[in-house]
Amino acid sequence: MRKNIQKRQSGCPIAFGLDTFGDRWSLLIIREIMLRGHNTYSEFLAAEEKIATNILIDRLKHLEAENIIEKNRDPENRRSFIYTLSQKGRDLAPILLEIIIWSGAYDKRDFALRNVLEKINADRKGFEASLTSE
Amino acid sequence: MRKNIQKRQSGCPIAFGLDTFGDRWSLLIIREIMLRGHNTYSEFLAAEEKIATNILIDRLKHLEAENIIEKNRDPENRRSFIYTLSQKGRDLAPILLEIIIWSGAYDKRDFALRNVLEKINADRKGFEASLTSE
DNA sequence: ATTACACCTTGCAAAATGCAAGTTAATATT
DNA sequence: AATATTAACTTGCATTTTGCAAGGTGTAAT
Repeated sequence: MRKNIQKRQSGCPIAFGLDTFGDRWSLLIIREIMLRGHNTYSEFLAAEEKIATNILIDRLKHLEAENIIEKNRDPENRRSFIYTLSQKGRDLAPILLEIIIWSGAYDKRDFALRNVLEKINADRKGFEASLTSE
Repeated sequence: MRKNIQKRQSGCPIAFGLDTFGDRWSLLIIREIMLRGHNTYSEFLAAEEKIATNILIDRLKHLEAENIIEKNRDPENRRSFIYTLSQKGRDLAPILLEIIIWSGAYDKRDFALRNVLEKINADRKGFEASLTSE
C-alpha cells in the first residue's frame, strides 16, 4: 500500500483537488457510485477498467479518510459493505459532469455514458440535482 | 520518459478525460496558462508545486500531442517558446472552475486563487467567457 | 570568445501501480 | 457440525511512473 500520498500543500485549490481525488482511479470509483448506482467492493472490482484489488482498497480507504465516501455494513447482507457518497462526495458531481461534457465533445468514439451526456444537455440542473440530493 | 500512458479504452468519458489530463501535473500546467497567464517552460518550472524538469517536458509533449496546448517560438525572444491553449484546452475551463468551487467549499485553508473563486461566484458565465474566448 | 539564459536530456533512486496468489469473516449447504 | 461459497481484503514481487540531480544544446547578449 502507498505510505501516504504526497501532498503539495501549495495552497492552490486545483492542487488541493488533485491531492484529494486526482489519481488514476478515485474519480472512476466515484463514477461507479454516482452514475452507475454501484456501491460494493465487488461491484467496483467488476468495473470494465479492471482496478487491482490492492489499489481499490487503498482508494476506498483514502476516500473514506477524506470523508468523500462512507462505509457501512449492508443490513440485508451482513457479509457485504455498502459504500455511499457523503455530501462532500456528492458535491463532486459538477466536476464529473463537466468531464463528461468535455469528453462528449472531444471523444469521437461511442461511449457508455452517452445517455448521461444527453440527460445533462437536456436538463443539467435537474440531472445534477438528482445526483446531488440525499 | 514514460513510454506511453496506459489508456483504458473503456469507452467511458470519465476514463477518457482521466487518460487525457488525469495525472498529477497536467491540470496544474493548464492552470498556469489559464489562470496565471504563464506560458513558458521556465514559468511552469517556477510554479510553487516544483515540478521536475523531465516530468514537465513529458507533460508538455503529451498535452501538445493531445492538441490541448500549442507550442510556438516567442517572436519577441527567439530563444523562448510560448505554450498556449487550443480551443480543446480552453474548453477545460469549466472543469477547473468546478474544482476551484469544490475546493473553495472544502479546503479551509487560505489559498492563492481565492480571488478567482470570488470572481466565479460573482459572475461565473462572464469569468468563464474571459478564459474560454480567443 | 565568453557568458548567460531557456529549454531540454539522461541516469539512477524512490514511489506508485499492476498482477497473482493467499487469508479472513460471514453465511449458506450438506 | 463440517464443508463450501461469497465478499472483502492482504501480501509479495515485478513493472511502470515519478522525483531528483546533474549535464547538454541552441540562441542571444557582452
